[in-house]
Amino acid sequence: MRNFTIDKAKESIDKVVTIDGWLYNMRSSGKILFMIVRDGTGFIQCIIMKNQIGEDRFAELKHLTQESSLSVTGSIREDKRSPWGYEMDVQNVNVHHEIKEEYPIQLKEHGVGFLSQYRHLWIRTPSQRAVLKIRAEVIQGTRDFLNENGFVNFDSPILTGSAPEGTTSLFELDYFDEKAYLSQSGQLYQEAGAMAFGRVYCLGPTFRAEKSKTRRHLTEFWMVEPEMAYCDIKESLQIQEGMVSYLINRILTNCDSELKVLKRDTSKLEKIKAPFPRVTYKEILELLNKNDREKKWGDDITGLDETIISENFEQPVFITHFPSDSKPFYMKTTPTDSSTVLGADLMAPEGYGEIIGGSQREDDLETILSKIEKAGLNPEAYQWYIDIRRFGSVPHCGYGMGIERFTAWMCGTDHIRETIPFPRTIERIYP
RNA sequence: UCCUCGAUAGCUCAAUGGUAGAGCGGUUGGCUGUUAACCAAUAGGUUGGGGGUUCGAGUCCCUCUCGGGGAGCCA
Repeated sequence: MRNFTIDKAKESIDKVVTIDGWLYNMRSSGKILFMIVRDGTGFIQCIIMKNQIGEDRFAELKHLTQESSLSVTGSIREDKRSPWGYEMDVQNVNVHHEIKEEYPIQLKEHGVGFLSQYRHLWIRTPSQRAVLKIRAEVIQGTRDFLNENGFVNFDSPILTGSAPEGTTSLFELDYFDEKAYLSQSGQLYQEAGAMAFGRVYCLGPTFRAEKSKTRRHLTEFWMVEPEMAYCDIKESLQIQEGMVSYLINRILTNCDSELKVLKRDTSKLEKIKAPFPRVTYKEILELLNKNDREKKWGDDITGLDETIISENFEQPVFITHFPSDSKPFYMKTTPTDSSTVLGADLMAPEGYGEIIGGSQREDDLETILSKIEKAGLNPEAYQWYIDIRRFGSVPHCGYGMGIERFTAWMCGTDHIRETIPFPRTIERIYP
């Protein structure tokens, strides 16, 4: 049982406490040992004097290696020489597990392939601890914001029988001699939930079998998907920018030490203030073509385009009014322009790209039927979804935000694989 | 699936076609305030697999495997 943790050092000055942790690094100087101990909540330097602990014990402890587990008892004091501000004068050390072999991960640069192979140990390092702590804050902050704004947690199933976008990007599995798929979005179920509760959200894993090999893609990632009844696209964008602003403020407030570990330039995050600019797809094409991208109507916005866009705005940007043909069947056609839909993507600055995709949903029965048919989908599999338009249909909106992409933006990491404990990519499912 | 780069000690990397090396980590010792400590000694190699060219291949060629980056793809 742990009675003390390093994050409580400030309240424990001059008290004798026991740290249950692991040895992060050690230096020796003949008659003095400097042990840096971590316990998950923080790091602290422990000072062992030879004349205090005895010559034999000193000689034994000198041979401890990185990541040995131990309990260290001593008194806490403030010390400006320590990067963490506090030190412990050690009275006693109890070693639980002395490592008999070389610890694979050193306190130096490693290649990403090597670190990924040792992800189960990599997560012990300060940088990975900071990223994953921020991820946890993003998730908790998301839940708090939504709960405070009248949303009810309403989880979508992960095993599904139908394929909203065709089967190419789905993981298929055997479900008692029937075909089933891992969910690639909880949205359609959220639409049903919104008609029951008004405002709902789900937050959970999403699976995409695409063979994407980029810094912005995982095959398993987490997404929050809020859905709101009696809501138009204008109000939806206000909620989205409200949520993003809330989360940034919360990370800056609660994760100050983690951002420091990551050397994140927080001035760029402090600048983010809603409302965010709204720019139509057509205007984005014009901007890109001014930068020699030779885009024509209907072209996708790719990774390089996202970089150009983020160079032109310090704030996140909503891109609105996408061409109908490039977007899924459930998005509502713009009433004044049948060539576009009421969908909006939010592009984060600093090259982090799309972090939110959302839309007003098609709420007219006849229109949704024709869109399902046009998309080549089987209406029978979507009967329950069509029912939402048959029984008390209302204007409604929703959006999905990628937890890892948002976390990567907050942390300033260049690849989202570090923002989830055990990333799943096309070439890696171990560990 | 395509393009591109790569694979040498546990890790990070050197080595003009001519005797395989360094730093870190490990081990042993030294040092009373170290900050990825420092100093000294020491162990550690089928140069990813297979084939070829050559008097001679880590180095050149072919092929396979694995990995990085990117494209396509991606509510």
